Amino acid sequence: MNNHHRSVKVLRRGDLAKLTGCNLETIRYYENIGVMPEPPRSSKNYRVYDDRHVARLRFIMRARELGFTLDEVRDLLALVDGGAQTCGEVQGLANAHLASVRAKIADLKRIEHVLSSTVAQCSGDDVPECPVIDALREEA
Amino acid sequence: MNNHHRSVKVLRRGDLAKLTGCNLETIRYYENIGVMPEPPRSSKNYRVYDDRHVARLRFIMRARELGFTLDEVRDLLALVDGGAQTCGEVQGLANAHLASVRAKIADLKRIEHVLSSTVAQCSGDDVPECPVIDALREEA
DNA sequence: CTTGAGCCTGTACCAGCTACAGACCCTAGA
DNA sequence: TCTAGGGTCTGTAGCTGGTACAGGCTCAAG
Repeated sequence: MNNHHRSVKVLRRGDLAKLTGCNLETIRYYENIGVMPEPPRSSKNYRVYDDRHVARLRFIMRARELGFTLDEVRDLLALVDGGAQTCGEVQGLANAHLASVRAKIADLKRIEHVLSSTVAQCSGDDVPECPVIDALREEA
Repeated sequence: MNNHHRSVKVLRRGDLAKLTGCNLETIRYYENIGVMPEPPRSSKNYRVYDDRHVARLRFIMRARELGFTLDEVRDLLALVDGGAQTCGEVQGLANAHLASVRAKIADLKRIEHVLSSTVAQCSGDDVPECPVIDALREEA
């Protein structure tokens, strides 16, 4: 109860980082590239954040966890900020992203298949002959 | 049959690029970072390649297609160049890489699951309420 | 003899951060 | 009151795996 002469505790960059788990420098980076808004500054030029910044950063971090690129995040935020976003528009972006996620999975599965079946042929012994090396050397 | 007064046609950087499908600039990049050896130079300072360079570059490209990082490629090449590589050593590297591929697949599948089940709840309509946006806003 | 293609070099750029140097600023302890 | 330590500010460099371009040289064909 000692903050009645300290006004409401303001959030500085480090506080925002701790609250969200975001790296301190990343916050500034997001501001530079325009996905986080420029916050107001204190008299000593410190960035001052509030609840909406916390929510915004969490939104961004969740989108990143879902593999959205920062460009896609910008698009999502533009829709949300526009206020008039529609479910259809968002669904469009999400579906496009989903397609690219599925493409990556397919690529990796192909790689996984080749690698695992090749490694399975390895003797694992102390000999120079190795199916993995052979596969990499193979004449196409 | 007009090359008997031209000696054997030498491979220059562009030829190597065409033969392998590798980007011209990437060849120089691989040389800079030490995965391709510095080739001999012609009198006019042009790089001169031979069959072993072609094989080397193909090896690198196949390893990259299998998702090996350039660091891992360097390790593979060091083993091969050492001449005394053993199947066991190569298998070790390949298994480590396989594990990271599988980890990536698991990550992407988790993402795919979250995304697809969320998108499936979308009405797709011209309304502002959207399950995707809700998921991104969600208080953890 | 000119024009175009190829090669040479160094350097800048992309995503998506991360980290560091060199200034400030502020608070707590001696 | 001084000082040590933390925090913050700015700009900039580094990472991976390339890609691309400018400005200069060389070479062959027309």
